[in-house]
Amino acid sequence: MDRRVTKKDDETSAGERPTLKTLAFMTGLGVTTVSRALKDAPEIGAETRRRVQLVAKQIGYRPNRAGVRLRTGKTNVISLVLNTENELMSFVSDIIYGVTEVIADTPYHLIVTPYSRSQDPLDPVRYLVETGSADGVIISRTQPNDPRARYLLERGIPFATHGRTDMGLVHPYHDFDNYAFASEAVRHLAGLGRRRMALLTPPIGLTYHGHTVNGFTDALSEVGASEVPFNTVTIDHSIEQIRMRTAQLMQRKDRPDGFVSSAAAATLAIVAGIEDAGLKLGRDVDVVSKQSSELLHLFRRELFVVNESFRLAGSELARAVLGWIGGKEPGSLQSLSKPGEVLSYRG
Amino acid sequence: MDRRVTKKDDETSAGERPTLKTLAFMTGLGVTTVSRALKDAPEIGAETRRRVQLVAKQIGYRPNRAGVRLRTGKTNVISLVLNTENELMSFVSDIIYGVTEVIADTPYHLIVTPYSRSQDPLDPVRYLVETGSADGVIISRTQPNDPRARYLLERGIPFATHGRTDMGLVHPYHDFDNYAFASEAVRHLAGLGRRRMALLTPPIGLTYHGHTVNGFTDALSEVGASEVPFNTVTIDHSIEQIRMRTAQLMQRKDRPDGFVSSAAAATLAIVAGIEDAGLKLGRDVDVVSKQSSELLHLFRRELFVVNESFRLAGSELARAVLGWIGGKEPGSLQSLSKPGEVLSYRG
DNA sequence: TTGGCAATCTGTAACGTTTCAGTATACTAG
DNA sequence: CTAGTATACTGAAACGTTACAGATTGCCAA
Repeated sequence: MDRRVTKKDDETSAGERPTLKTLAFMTGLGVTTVSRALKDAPEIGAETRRRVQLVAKQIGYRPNRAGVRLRTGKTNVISLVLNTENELMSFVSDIIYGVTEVIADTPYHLIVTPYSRSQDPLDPVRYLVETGSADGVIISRTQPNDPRARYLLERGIPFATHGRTDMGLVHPYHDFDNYAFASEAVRHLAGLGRRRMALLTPPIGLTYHGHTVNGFTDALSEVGASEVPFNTVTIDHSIEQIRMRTAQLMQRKDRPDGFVSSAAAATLAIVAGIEDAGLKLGRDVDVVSKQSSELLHLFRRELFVVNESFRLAGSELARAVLGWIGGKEPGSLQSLSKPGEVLSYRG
Repeated sequence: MDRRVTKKDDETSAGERPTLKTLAFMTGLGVTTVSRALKDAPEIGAETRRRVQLVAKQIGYRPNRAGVRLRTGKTNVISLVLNTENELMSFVSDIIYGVTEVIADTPYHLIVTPYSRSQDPLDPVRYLVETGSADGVIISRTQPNDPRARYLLERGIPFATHGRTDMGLVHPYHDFDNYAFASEAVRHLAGLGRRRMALLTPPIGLTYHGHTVNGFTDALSEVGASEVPFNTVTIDHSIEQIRMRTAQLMQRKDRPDGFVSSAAAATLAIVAGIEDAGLKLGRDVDVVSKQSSELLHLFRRELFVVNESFRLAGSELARAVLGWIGGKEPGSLQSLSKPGEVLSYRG
């Protein structure tokens, strides 16, 4: 007689990780019953349900992710898709914290899926979908006509974008109101008597580039100030390039007397460029900048800042994706964060 | 006759994701043979092997992670364990990029496992191990006697630490030579004629706190300079606290004329504090700081900086963990990164 | 010819879960 | 007293993979 020892007949008791079989053995029930009892299925007796759940809690049962995933296709994974070259440093760290904060008491794990400049941004998303690696996706650097959003929408994969699209398609997003930021900034500069303003824009092609530019130009005409073109460079460019371009710009006689900057690191470069040109911040020129960590006021107290919280963005994006996965209407999972006041630290 | 349609008898051909069964059907081989052929098992004929691999490539076969994981326990996941409150911003972003760079052409995914100040740092690690969620773990904020390292070592889970331990146990690590940094910094300040130096240390309890302090004090006695105690605050403290303490310190008559700072953000605060006290950087006091992004020179060109690359750390840590998983000796997977020169931007 | 063995290939079971199609029991309606 | 039905539970199959224990074939030595 063949008497190989299989797992079937032996200890359901050892120091191994408990499974449904363990629970079934301990409660004297079938595996099926245990499974259903744990998820509050209706056809399980109230007492049985409680008993199973109690035992499960006692022995610290945790469903095996691979088992669930294999059987159901549910991965319990959210993927954050990031560009490894162009994301802002603070963005990455804060958005991750924001996301993890929200998924902390869910079964979800966060995986980071990177792509580099050379790659098609669609690549990582395609990979995720083709390999079924995530239940939901968060993408950044959103474009008005975003192939990734379109692709995910076509496949029915829940996702949320940091930034809006403009394709007539509805999907969850979180965005900062950069139109409001730019126009507030311009109004603030105008209030200081500045009349000739330059804008350091977000990367061309991203949706919020347009928002920012529109807010800027609309407010310019509202306050009757004029624009000094500064479009050879964006916040994606290197510190050194921005610095150099700023210095060049400030050496011209028709130089701006006000700057609006879309990112903190870029603002350091702008200020350096201004000073390279022998001019003084607060006297010859004023700068309003967005920042995500409250550090710029230490750099030069003459700077004006508007705060944007990427941690909030991360939380909102996670909430949105989870909401969609959970069956909510995509259209109800959109949020826009309004900028606070323009803050000053002088004096 | 029972003629339910099961998956067994039908299409292995549809638009679904290909599995081993698909490949088996296409090649006319058994599932087992296909499985072995794909992993270059020895008992598969050379031609068969090539044929299977060709077909697999053609139809874009990718092993189902859940299947592999369920069967073998291998998750193909590396987890980065992060403190959501105290990590440096640049650290998080750069280390993630460093890690992803290395695992990009492996089957590994990176998951971020967070924990907060209130929690026991062991919690997330315990979770990972108990749920078998990762093949390897990367931990930061390493302590001389690190319970996490001990725990992982006991369970035989491959890991690497950012920073060394001091428990007489051998495990992979990557570290920056903070002893060298601090002592070089002191020597540099001494070279500028500074005689009374203060050190803004890393968080107390972390291994590199000790390295930094030792490098600092050893070099002090080497150059015959003296220490001005500045230990009410560390780089973990808030910007405002560091600034306030620095200002207080600089108002005393026995104030330091040189600072060594272990982090860039903290350096901003130190400089602010110095200036709050009405003193001038480069004249009354000099500061040498570590930084991980090259931004400090824009802040004040009088600053002296030493660069530490967290991206490199991430890559090295990933390489170390993968190496251990791959069977290399833990002791051979340790690396120490030497600081470059103290850089100056004045002039 | 026969036995042995190397070279290739294959079926089955198992990992832990959920779903499908039941089964057993007790209760209700007629 | 029977048939129908609601309640509570259960075994088997399947998800995709790998490991184990064969099975088949051909070749060579004796």
